Amino acid sequence: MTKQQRILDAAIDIFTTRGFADTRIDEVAERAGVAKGTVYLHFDSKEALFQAVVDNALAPIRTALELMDGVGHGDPVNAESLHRFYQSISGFIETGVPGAIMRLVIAESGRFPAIAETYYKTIIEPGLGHLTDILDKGSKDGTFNGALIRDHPMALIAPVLLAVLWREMFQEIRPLDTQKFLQVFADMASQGLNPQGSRP
Amino acid sequence: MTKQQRILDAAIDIFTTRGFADTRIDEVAERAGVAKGTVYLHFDSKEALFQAVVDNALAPIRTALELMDGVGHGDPVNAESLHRFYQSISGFIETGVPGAIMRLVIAESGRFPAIAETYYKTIIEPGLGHLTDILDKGSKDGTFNGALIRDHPMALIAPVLLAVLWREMFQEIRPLDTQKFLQVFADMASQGLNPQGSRP
DNA sequence: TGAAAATGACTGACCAGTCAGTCACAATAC
DNA sequence: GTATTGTGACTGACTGGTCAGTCATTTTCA
Repeated sequence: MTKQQRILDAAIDIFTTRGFADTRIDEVAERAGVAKGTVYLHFDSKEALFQAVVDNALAPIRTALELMDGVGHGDPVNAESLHRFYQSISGFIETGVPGAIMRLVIAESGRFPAIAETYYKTIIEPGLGHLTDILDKGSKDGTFNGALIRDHPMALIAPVLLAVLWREMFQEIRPLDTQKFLQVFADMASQGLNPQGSRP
Repeated sequence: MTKQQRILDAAIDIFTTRGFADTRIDEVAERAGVAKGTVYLHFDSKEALFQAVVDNALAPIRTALELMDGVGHGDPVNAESLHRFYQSISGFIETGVPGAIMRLVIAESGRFPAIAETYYKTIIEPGLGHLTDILDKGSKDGTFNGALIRDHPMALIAPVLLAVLWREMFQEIRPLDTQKFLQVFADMASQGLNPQGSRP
């Protein structure tokens, strides 16, 4: 593993637990097993390191999303797709990986507007695209009543956001079974979007 | 207005924009129009000031929730209640008040676990209670198929969380009409919970 | 041997928290 | 009514410690 990667790995841990302002470059260097000066050979400044850390941390999430594009490719798209979407996400949430980085992005998005944008383009937009696909294809074969929600696919991302942040903040106070929660939500949503159930 | 309140008002602005670590007591004092030493006459430390600021900032949100308890009291509880719940929340979200404090709480909940707990007890728990009421009463008169979601009322909080954070982070990148979004969600949810629409 | 990489002591800016001193006003004395 | 004394809220210069970023020196390696 390159020194640069070791520095990034050390930095993500400390940035996510302490936040930007409270992270000391000395500590990053120590954890990475290099001297402080070495950090500055690879990154121009603390801010540059932070940007690199966020970009680096978003990579596995992007990969996970890309893999999901493959899931059910060519299969019929319907309520089952929605269930599968949440299913594959819930395992990932439980690793804790997306929670830490999401909290960091939320925390620092005021100081670094650029990372909010990166996060949107990397995670939110592809996620919305995936959901819109499910909704559109589901609508075509009459499974979904997509019109209601066509312009608000983020309604289906909302429970993911909640599950991630709940785990991060309230898990000790009131535990939430991520997988069960998302499945209950998927039930509610797919039934709510089902034209069978529409009212006058 | 007392000096203590002036200090709190100054501090909430600066804490929410800069976060805990980057907030300087000098700046809080200057904005409050007092000397730095005066801040320490009213608060033992920067941390104590921060705790007080969060408690103080949660007050109007708690008030808004308590007012909502009145809304529809005695009325039939059903899909309309859900719509009214989101309706009264969306106006509040658009003030920007809950967004700033929510971001601060998320950002600092790692360093100050106590504020995550305060937030849960003050905002989340009452909100869940309100929703559980709506669901329970709605179930009794057969309006809702509450069984599915009875143990996961946070499914109905999820869109609120998303709307608040979206406004805080992505409003410039992709605007979201909070009220419309919540109404669409309410449609989906109430229909999804309606026994009329249940499938085999 | 010489260039590139790595080091860590050092510097200067920054800031939480302190505390000796001020002063507007209240209480008391005459 | 006026002078004297007392009070404590308020001030802001100061201290001690911290930390991002630098750079002269050392180490590595081809």
